[in-house]
Parts: sequence; C-alpha cells; structure tokens
Amino acid sequence: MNNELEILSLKEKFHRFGYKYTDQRQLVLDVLSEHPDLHLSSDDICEYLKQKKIKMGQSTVYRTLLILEKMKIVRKMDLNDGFTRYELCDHEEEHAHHHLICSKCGSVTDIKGDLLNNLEQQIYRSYGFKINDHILKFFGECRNCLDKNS
Amino acid sequence: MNNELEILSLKEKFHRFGYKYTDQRQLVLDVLSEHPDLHLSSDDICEYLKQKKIKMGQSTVYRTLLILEKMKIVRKMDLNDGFTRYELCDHEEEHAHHHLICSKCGSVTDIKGDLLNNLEQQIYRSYGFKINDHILKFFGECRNCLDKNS
DNA sequence: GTTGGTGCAAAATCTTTGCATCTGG
DNA sequence: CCAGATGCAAAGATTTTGCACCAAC
Repeated sequence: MNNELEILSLKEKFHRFGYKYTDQRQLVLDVLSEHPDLHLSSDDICEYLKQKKIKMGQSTVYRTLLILEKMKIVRKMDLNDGFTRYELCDHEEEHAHHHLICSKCGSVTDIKGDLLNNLEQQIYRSYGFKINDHILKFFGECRNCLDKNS
Repeated sequence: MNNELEILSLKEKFHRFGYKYTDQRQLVLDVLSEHPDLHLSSDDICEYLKQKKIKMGQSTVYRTLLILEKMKIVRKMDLNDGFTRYELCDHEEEHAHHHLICSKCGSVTDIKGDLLNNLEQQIYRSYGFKINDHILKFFGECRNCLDKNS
C-alpha cells in the first residue's frame, strides 16, 4: 500500500511533530488508505483492524486519530449521523472538500475543487469576516437513486 | 415573549402533529426565543431553565427538542465543537442558513439568504445529484477580532 | 535508559429508555 | 378517563483518562 519512500517520509513527519513512528499508527493509516472512498469512524477502523486479525486497543485508535489530525494527515468530519468520522487529507487542496450525501442510499461523493472562492470574497466584503476554512455538505438524492425511481 | 395569537397557533400546530401542548414545551421554546443569536445545546437550555428557577427533567428537554425538530420549529446544528445544538427555524428561508464561526472569540454569525443556488444547479448538471438541503459553515476570524489584532 | 506509546479498565459525557405517575384534551 | 407527557434513575453509546507495562530512539 505504501512504498518505502512514503514510509520514510512518514516516519520523518512523525518525528518532526515530536511523535514516535509505531506499527499501530501505520496500521491505522493503512486502513484509511485502503478505503479512500469511505468515511470511517473510530469504530469502523477498529472493525477493519479486527478483520485483518490485528489486535489493537481502541483507545490507541482514538489517540492515533487525534495525532493524525494534529499532523493534518487526516481530517475530522461527520455525515450528520452522529458519528465522528475521518478521511485522509488531500494535500492538493487548500480547504476541506465538499460532500454529496444521499439521503436514500447513504452514499457519499467527494467534490474536489474549491467552489466557494467567490462567495468567500463576497462574505469578507459584506461581513468583514476572514475565512480560513469551511464545511459544505449537500443532502439529496444521488444519480443512482434518481434512476431507480423513474 | 409570545403574544396570545402566537400561542394559539402554536397550540394548534402541536395538535396537528398529534402532540399535546404542555408548559414544558412552551418553556423550551421560550428559552430558544429569548436567545435567538445563541445556538443552544440541550445542556445550555437546562441551564437557562435553572436560572429562571424552572425545574424540568433533562430527558423532557431532549424529548421536546426531538419533537420540535420533527415539527420543523427548530433545526439541529453544530459548531464542530462536539455539541448538538438547536436554533429556531426561520420560515422565510427554504434551506438552512449559513454560519460564520470565529475561531478566536467563538462568536457565531448567521448569514441569511441562500447563496448556493447556482452552485446546486451546477452540481446537478455535473453529478446528477438532486440537492434538497445543505449545511455550510465558515471558520475564520470575525471583524471584531481582526480589528483587535491591528 | 528515557520518553513517549499501548492496552486495559474505569471514568466521564452525552443521549436514550423503562416505568410509575401525572395531566391535557 | 385515557393517551400521551413527565421525571427520575438506569442503561447505552461514544470518547477520554489513569496507570502499569512496553517499545522507539
């Protein structure tokens, strides 16, 4: 899943932040990389680890996710279902990307690309509010579910 | 806080939904109306009730908020601080309004007006996703905090 | 060898639920 | 009167924490 170069730079990154590079931290990252399309909760990650016959305390998973968030390797998000979820950051993008959440089937589609630049400038002019980041979620019905209806 | 006509129509509204109109439900609505600018959690509401020397079980507050949400009198939201919060719905607006959340002082400013219509049409064309509602939060620094810096 | 990390269990939070009692209609 | 509402305490669910032991560096 990760080549040697990536692991090396990852190790360095942990060290730059004053953290140790441990098997457990790598394993959590592995699970996240293996499911880039899903938005996993702590519990989901524990389940995937179990499936892979890996025994890890769930407090380690929680603590690892907090660290990965501080290191800006993952981003915390939620789908308005009450669960805190995590997704790998895409370092191409300056801000959080957006999500299309289907109310019928529950599918989540990521929208890449920042669609809010104009809006943010407009808000700065109107409200004097300097925006650093945003969260935008759309709820509705995805193409598949719309097709099934008709 | 509410005049007689408003209370009458409120009572009817409860009945239309098959709910009873009780003192407790009115009191929760009172607290919400008295703090239209704040975004109160269940716990906040219990605190305000205590301040007003009103004794109400917190499960009643939780259950009341669920009912008010079903009746579309309040909307659930959060400020990414882990607390579920509620705000009164504005029936002028079709969709949820947006929020400017200051990372320095924690102030929250509501943005009225739907700024996303064009974007939603664009998303329907690109993704075939039919949008019913959205959540948009901006994080940054508010005018007051920016002024203090300089 | 230090310092930080892990695992387990206990604790802390927030929210929901069961049940006896009460109350609006 | 009766269905639904309330209050309390217990139970659930998720997340955090304390501490003994372990591992990275």
